[in-house]
Amino acid sequence: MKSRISTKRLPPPARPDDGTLTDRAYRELEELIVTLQLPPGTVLSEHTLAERLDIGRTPIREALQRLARDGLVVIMPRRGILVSEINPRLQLRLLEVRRELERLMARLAAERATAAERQQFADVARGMLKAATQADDMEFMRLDQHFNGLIATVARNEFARRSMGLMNALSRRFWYQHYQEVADLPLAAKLHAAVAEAVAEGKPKAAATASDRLIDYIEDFARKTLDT
Amino acid sequence: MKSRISTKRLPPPARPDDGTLTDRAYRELEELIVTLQLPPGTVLSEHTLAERLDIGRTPIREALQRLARDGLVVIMPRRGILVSEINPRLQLRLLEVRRELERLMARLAAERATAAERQQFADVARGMLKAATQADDMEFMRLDQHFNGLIATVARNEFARRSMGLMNALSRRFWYQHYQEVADLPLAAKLHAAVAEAVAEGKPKAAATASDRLIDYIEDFARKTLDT
DNA sequence: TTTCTTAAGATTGCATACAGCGGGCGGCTA
DNA sequence: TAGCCGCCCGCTGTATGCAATCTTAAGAAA
Repeated sequence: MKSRISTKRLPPPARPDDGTLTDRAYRELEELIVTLQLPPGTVLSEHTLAERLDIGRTPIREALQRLARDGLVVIMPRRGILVSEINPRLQLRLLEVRRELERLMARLAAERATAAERQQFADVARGMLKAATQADDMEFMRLDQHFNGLIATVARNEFARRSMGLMNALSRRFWYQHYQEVADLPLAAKLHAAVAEAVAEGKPKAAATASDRLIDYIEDFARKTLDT
Repeated sequence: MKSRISTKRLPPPARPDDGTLTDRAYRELEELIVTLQLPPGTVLSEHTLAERLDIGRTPIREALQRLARDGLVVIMPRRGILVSEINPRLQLRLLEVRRELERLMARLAAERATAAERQQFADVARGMLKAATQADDMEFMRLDQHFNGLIATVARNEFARRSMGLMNALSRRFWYQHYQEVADLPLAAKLHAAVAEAVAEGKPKAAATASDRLIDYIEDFARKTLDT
């Protein structure tokens, strides 16, 4: 104790990032890929990315291995790194799994949420509907990500959370690419809100069926992109 | 072509391993942990493991990050690496997710299996029952692993496969630790065989309910270990 | 012109050096 | 003797060098 004036608490200031360089590289690359700033088909190299992000090859390499696990890139040994293609068929297979996991998580969340958490779900539901009436795409996507994190937390199952982690980035990228063409934002918001409300009210069965309706819609959405 | 005598094709010979050193390190460490040769609570260091497996730190490090994703080790930043504890509660939460994924995969496999694949399932079913009557633990575990790989392949869904990959090692380790005390091998074999048969006969609904019965048993198994 | 050979360039796989952080241990103080 | 302070050591996080391999393109041979 005594006089600890302006010492020791200096490191935090210059930190737009957080955690290790590997984490930072992972987050930045994921964002670049999901938002299509690095479009599917792009060929990368560890060296190039290291220069671009101004860090060494090691963190880049580790981040790329995680991205490969998430299906966002394909590592071609001694050839290079390829940003994976977006494939509606793949997306439909992904939804087969998401349907089961989301239903499970919705049910568990409805069973296990605390009062404070229920309130948060109620807030999300309201926010979603509001964003839809205002046609606010970005706010909707922000709330969607918040909702995903929330339900994964409240379901209190780290395995469901980790499994969803494998698919979230791919789902987001798909939505990001196609929502302008074929998405029905008000409907999407309504279906999301229905899940959130069922969780908020602690109704497991209702949450499960609402989740299925939501995935029905997303599957429809994916199928529509097959035609175009 | 022409005379390429004893050149160029020498590397393969000395290879009990396969693929990169990272893959080898991953497989060897996973085996050591799952078979409890590295018991829960063991503290490791990258340096120690590098010496033990006689490879550099880089592949070890990469393998450890994968093992951390699988939940087999916990990386404590700048402190060391801890072989994770075995926790029946955790196992029950894992089974919440496995139940959904296994049911899905059983259904999909029953729908999508080719004739040759159906035959393989029939073979597994027969092998399981035989192993049980002979009380052949090792053969049972071998067939179980084969069955898991088979169903993940035949379901033709890489996301289900990858999600299961996150849990398989933990499940195997749990079984490995406790099966001698509380397992009912004939029952386990019968329940496995029921799933395999339903897939072999192309009955999706039957496969799904058989899968649920199997997970019911495994959950029972996990719960029994809570008492001891 | 076509095809085979070979050489150069690029990229990852892997090893290793270095620095910072954190904990444990010994010594100092009361 | 008990408690606190500071040093030392081990560990990971990171950068970087080297080597093996794969692609590609140019040149030679048919």
